[in-house]
Amino acid sequence: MRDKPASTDFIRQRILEDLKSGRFGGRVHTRFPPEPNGYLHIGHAKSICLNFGVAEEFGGLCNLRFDDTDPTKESREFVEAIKEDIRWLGFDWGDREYYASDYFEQLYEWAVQLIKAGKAYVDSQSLEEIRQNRGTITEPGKESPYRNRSVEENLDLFERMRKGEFPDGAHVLRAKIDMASKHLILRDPIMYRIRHVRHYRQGDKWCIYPMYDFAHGQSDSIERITHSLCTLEFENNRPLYDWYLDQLGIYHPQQIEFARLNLTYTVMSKRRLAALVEEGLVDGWDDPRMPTLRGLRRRGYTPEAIRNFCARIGVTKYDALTDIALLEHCLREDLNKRAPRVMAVLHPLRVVIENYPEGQVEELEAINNPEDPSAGTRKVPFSRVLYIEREDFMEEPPKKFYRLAPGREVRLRYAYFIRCTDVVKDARTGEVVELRCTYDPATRGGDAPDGRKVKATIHWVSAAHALSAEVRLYDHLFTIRDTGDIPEDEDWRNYLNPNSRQILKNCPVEPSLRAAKPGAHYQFERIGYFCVDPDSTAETPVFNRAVTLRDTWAKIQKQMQASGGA
RNA sequence: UGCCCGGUGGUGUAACGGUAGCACGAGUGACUCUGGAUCACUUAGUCUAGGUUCGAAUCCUAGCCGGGCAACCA
Repeated sequence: MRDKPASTDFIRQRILEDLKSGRFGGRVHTRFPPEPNGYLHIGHAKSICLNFGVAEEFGGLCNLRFDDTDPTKESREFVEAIKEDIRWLGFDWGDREYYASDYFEQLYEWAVQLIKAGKAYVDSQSLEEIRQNRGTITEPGKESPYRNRSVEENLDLFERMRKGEFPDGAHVLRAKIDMASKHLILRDPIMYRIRHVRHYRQGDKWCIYPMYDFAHGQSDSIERITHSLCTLEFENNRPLYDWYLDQLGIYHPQQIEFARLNLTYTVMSKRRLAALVEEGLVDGWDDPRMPTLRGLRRRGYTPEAIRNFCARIGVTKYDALTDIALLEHCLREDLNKRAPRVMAVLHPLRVVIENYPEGQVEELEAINNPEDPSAGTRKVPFSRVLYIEREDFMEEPPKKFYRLAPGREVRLRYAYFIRCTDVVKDARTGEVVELRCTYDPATRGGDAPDGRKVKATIHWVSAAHALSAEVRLYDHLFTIRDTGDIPEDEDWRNYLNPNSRQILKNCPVEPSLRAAKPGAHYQFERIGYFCVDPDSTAETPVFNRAVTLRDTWAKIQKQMQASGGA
């Protein structure tokens, strides 16, 4: 057992009760049932962790089943991508990989059974008529004029639908329930529609396809699922699933609904995610700004961080909006323990150590990960000309800034104390282009024998030895905290964050990064956690910023601004 | 307007008729060769009104607020 949930949620409590009462003979069998029409996102991860987690905790099993009942949208590519993402997250469905489309024949027989029982009929109204006659939220619907066709006629029509004798939309098979029901879902729901479309797995075998509602519950029944866990929006449909199962007289799983995941500053709907990709608003499904599993993976998220996040958010029926800061916290927590530290400069400022011998190079020892002694050490080259972070120097420092400033001494991490002696500016623009400094040879390694202290330690990269990298900085995809608050009549695209990605070129990074492999995680000291992007080449590594380090200085700056200070 | 579901600090979540707790965030301090990490402390909550009860976040009723449902999508 791993990723133990923080506490026992209402679903696990109910499973515990069923176990106690022996309701399912002591079995626990769940399933994760995606439709292969898109890529998985962090919201799916919640469901995956729940379904696989519950099975594992109770010594049960979890199936992977593709609910592929709409051939117009589904494809094999999505199936493969989904499997890859689930495996990456760390879950295994063994040989229990199922497809609703493999149940089509059984589903057809069940439909025939309902027709014979007078519980289903072929309706020949147009799409528009069906819609009209469904009634409204307050008024009952009208019964179809075809509702009382004989069993024989229905059987004949349905068989001919299957044979392909009718064009799309000519007929549908409907359950005969109650056109006046207060549950709209029970107003003679459609069971089958005609679609002369090739199915990615079944080929041209079928031209009628069952609706999700007529397939889902029975699929769970076939697989003898005990607890069908799904999201809240299917709560309305449960009476219908129950109706089918009961009319058919087959094994009846227990459906339990939970709230789907909503995250601040992003969107989770398949429709919007697809639009982002199709309209080129992002680079693709794996764009590091996307909440998709492949986007998060490329961004630098680890399966462990995501699973831990899913364990922490819990499972409830409350339609919550989870702060993305919690996700970020989970990543930092994971990477802090594991990511090797390196020095990289995002906005370089040239520093010349005037009293350091020209041409001399020293290899200084640096700790790879202070949180993990077994990570060992490495050598970092030091020489006369270095780059430091522009932000680490201020010509007129405010009181709480204690990095480099004219006349001030700081420590170069793992190297020497240096003092800024002069500031070189561009004659025209006045921009600081170079710092002249002196170093104290006695402080080699970073400690002063005389016990002298410095207030700050800054990172650096030797100019002559630096590797030039591309660094991609990411921020929230949207500017609005709750994208669900965007009014219907307004274009949600207006809330995209124009600064969600910033690309930095020619960033000096330490030479050890030459060996960096795509997917590897690093902490750029004092900056954040980064992940090597697949776009990297032998000459130019590319790094994605997964998440920043906590930045106390940034907070102080914000406070000073807010209080009108310097 | 009908039906279904839900409301606990800023956010997420516990407490199952008996001391409202945990985490994230925010704030303060300690420590520090990462203004990182770590540690300590602080902040702040039961939607409202009735009722049942010795006792209610929990049970009941009403109201208020939020979400879902009228695809031949899932």
